Amino acid sequence: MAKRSSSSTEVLLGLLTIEPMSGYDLGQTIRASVGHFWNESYGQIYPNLKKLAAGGFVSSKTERRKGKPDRQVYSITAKGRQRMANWLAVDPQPEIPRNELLLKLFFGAQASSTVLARYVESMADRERAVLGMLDHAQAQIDAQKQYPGSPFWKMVTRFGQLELEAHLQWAEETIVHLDQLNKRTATAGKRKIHAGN
Amino acid sequence: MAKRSSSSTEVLLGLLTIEPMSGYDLGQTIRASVGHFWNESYGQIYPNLKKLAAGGFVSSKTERRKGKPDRQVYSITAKGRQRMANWLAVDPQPEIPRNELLLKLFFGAQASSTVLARYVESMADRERAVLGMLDHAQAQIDAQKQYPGSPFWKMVTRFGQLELEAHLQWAEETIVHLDQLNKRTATAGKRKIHAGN
DNA sequence: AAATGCATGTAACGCGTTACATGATTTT
DNA sequence: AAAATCATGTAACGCGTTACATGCATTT
Repeated sequence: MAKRSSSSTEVLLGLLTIEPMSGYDLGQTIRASVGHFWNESYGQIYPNLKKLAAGGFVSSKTERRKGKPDRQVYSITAKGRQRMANWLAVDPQPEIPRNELLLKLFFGAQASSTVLARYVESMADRERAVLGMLDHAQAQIDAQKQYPGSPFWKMVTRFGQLELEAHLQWAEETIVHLDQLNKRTATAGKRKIHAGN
Repeated sequence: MAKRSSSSTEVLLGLLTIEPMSGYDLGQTIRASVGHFWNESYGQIYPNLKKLAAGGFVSSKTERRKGKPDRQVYSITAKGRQRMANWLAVDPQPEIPRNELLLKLFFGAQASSTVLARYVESMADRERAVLGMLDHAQAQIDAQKQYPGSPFWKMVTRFGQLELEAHLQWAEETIVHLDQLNKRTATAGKRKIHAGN
């Protein structure tokens, strides 16, 4: 069976190169940093951390804190860094797309244009929010003094910005088209009623 | 447990509204029509067709042809069309992104810029090819006389065009940045060697 | 003679989400 | 008093891919 290699463990290793963290922290950090192009659920994070620890790629120590619950803090090991380097040297596999909005639009002749326009609008709303966060992130990277990762972080946020701007432009156009279709079928309906009576 | 609803059956139903087809045909048609935003493997298509038939959403008849192997040809039923309409009336769920290229770039400080540039190049090559197919598809939709689905097909291909153009623009920029980083670390390396000797 | 395409399927496997469980603390 | 957040996990489930199996026809 082919390597599926799904990078769910490597995102953990990668973030641990920046700073030792707990599973919970990793979840939060993923959302905040790579969230716009990668996500990971806790049902994935905790078991994978255990596997990484069992393989010697990370080490863990229990941190006790008065009042607050204990946390398991993980650090990457030399072996873990090596694994990270190996992973980085392998060609990334292209993602297989699955866009349900586009699928429904493709079959849009069987649906209400008004409803479809709503779908496009709410997608645009969602993406506008993400774009705002990316702009903010971009500004922050520029403001804070250079980390070794800074140029790369800029590249990935730039990707998001360009992609989302393209989506938003498309959404604008598409809503206009859908409205026009709606008007046309509405007047066609009226005409039919007139002809029928 | 929440509805996962993954639309794998609906894409089959949807294409069968256009024309009765076999499982094999559906696989080919998916690749050719919605392939740039939706994919489906045969290991998914055949079992799902059986389920749809068992539920009365499609009917099947065996087609015997001299020389060639038999084919099961599926047609959508009234019940199937109703199911399609219901599905279209439900909000599409936003896709969760998983872009491995961006993930590797994000951790690019630990990798070779030359290698990363190669990754970006090959992604651009792949997407340029898809863009070419989309341009061709767009032209075909314009050329052939209006189907009820035509305006919607144009919307989804337009989405792909805008998105891919954004990606390609980003790829150009990014390769330049990566080359600059590469030069800088190369000269920094030289300087070190000079200083050391 | 070998490889590719047509055509239909099944089995195994793993990835990933969702739901559930627990319990303490902080905020509303 | 209730809700949300911190914090860590496990179990169940289903989705989807990959690999395998079969066999005939056509192409190289």
